[in-house]
Amino acid sequence: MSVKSISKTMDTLDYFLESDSSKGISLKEICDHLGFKKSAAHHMLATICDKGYLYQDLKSKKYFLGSKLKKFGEVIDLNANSFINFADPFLKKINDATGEAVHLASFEGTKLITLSMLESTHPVRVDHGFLNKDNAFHATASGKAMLAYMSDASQKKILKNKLEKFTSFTITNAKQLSEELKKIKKNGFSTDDEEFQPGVFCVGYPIFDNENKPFASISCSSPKFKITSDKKYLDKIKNSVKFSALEIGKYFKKTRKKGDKHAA
Amino acid sequence: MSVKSISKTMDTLDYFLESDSSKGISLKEICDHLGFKKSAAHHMLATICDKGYLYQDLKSKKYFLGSKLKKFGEVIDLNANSFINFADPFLKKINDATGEAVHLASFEGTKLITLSMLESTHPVRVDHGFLNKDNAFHATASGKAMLAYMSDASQKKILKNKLEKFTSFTITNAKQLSEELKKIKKNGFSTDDEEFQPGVFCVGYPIFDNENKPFASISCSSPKFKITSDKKYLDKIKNSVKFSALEIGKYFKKTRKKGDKHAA
DNA sequence: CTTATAAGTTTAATAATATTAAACTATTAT
DNA sequence: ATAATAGTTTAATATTATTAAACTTATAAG
Repeated sequence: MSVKSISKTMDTLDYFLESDSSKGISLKEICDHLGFKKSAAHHMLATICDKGYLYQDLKSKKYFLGSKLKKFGEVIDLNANSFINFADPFLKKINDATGEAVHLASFEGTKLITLSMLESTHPVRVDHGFLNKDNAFHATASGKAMLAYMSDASQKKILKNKLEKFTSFTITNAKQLSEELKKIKKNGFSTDDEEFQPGVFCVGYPIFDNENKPFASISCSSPKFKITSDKKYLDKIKNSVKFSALEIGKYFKKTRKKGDKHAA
Repeated sequence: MSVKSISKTMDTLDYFLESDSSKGISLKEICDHLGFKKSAAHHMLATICDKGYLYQDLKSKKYFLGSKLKKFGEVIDLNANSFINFADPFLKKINDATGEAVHLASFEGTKLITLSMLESTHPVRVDHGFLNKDNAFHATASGKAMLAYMSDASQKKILKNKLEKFTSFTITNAKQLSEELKKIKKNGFSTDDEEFQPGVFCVGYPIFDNENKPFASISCSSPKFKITSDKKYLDKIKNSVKFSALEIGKYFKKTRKKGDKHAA
């Protein structure tokens, strides 16, 4: 079961994140964009404001993000940020070498999330921005790289929903996916051959924690035609991504004690 | 009206902020601390996780703060943080001169909020930590300093609730408060003579924005007995706080264009 | 290895709540 | 001064969240 008023509340907060909320957002705008009745939305917003997550300007009546939300960022940084900061120069290395988009991914529960990314520097760019979603593991190089090395129990939980078909190349068959994951463990890296976005080919490498469990991955995305037309290009990407993945993994093992929780 | 499930959701998120959530928090702990039934809490948490604000570790089943929450901090920083960063050295100046606790306050809607604070360096310390609450304006030096210079309309909105009595000295009479605010405008600063916490005396100065509206304030809190026993001590504090308040105000006028929203 | 205990999950009935439309107020524009 | 628009409040009721109980899973004890 899902609690509707909570769901609507978080859609509202998400809207403050997506749009420019620096000048405030009106009740009407929230209703228009999210399809709420103004009366219900007003009750909802009053509750959110009461808790300090938003506030309403006394004069303009517009809503703003409350400073309380800033505290979450501080706590999360405390928990996990050093890893992202360390990883960034290694992502940059791949980006410099290839010019292609580079993503640092991890997972939270069953969701594949993007922790950090660098955009392509080429005129013909491919990009999938920041991800925070269920049901993308099977269709992305980042996701498959982690999935392949996970325990069966974890794999099962992540894959319990129907495998969504993003493109005609997305693997939606459980057996076929299982074969693919075996192949990944053999090769040490994963690929995404237009399985998530048409025309986009990705290479992914897992990053292991101090218990040798995969907890993050790096991927590099390039236009498919480049891979097809120049066989050496793929090798270049693979080497670059592999190197960085290994380096980040080394750092991780050095800095974390066994059993440390590494929330992303 | 207030929406109960939203309220409970935010109490839950608050709990992740207050307690050490770096090792995760179990469903049971959440229920025990907040008085929820496990079944209802489970439905709630499932919804929150679905939206990416929390996530549940696949193995331990414990809940963690989702990285999505970090993004709010980034957006809020973008909007307003430069002001806090600029103000901090001026708070430090007061703290160095007096050794007493110093607070930078502002308001969000009708809530008095603490943006930044420095603790007392004396063995006998007074402190009220971070505030984020309605109904504290009339009882604090920070609150009264801003309240005194606000428009009547804004004053009225903030004071529409019954004036809460925090100590025997708290002003809870509207007429009396109105007189007090007049006095503050005459003197240019506010005081809190054990009106919020017994034994604590505070001095507050307002900070004005580019439209000469009060939007923040600084206060310095010291044990009452020090003020009583040494008349010069109060002057020292007043001078120090006044200086910093004026300096921060100057910076604000320089850096903001007319009409800029200065969300705290 | 078996049993017991505790924590988490799911279900479906129903008690409680959020939603709604409509009336009202306040603000802004004409 | 009037109209129009946005925001707020209310109270009836349809919808939804809550509940207890059954169930599953994981962990601890015997």
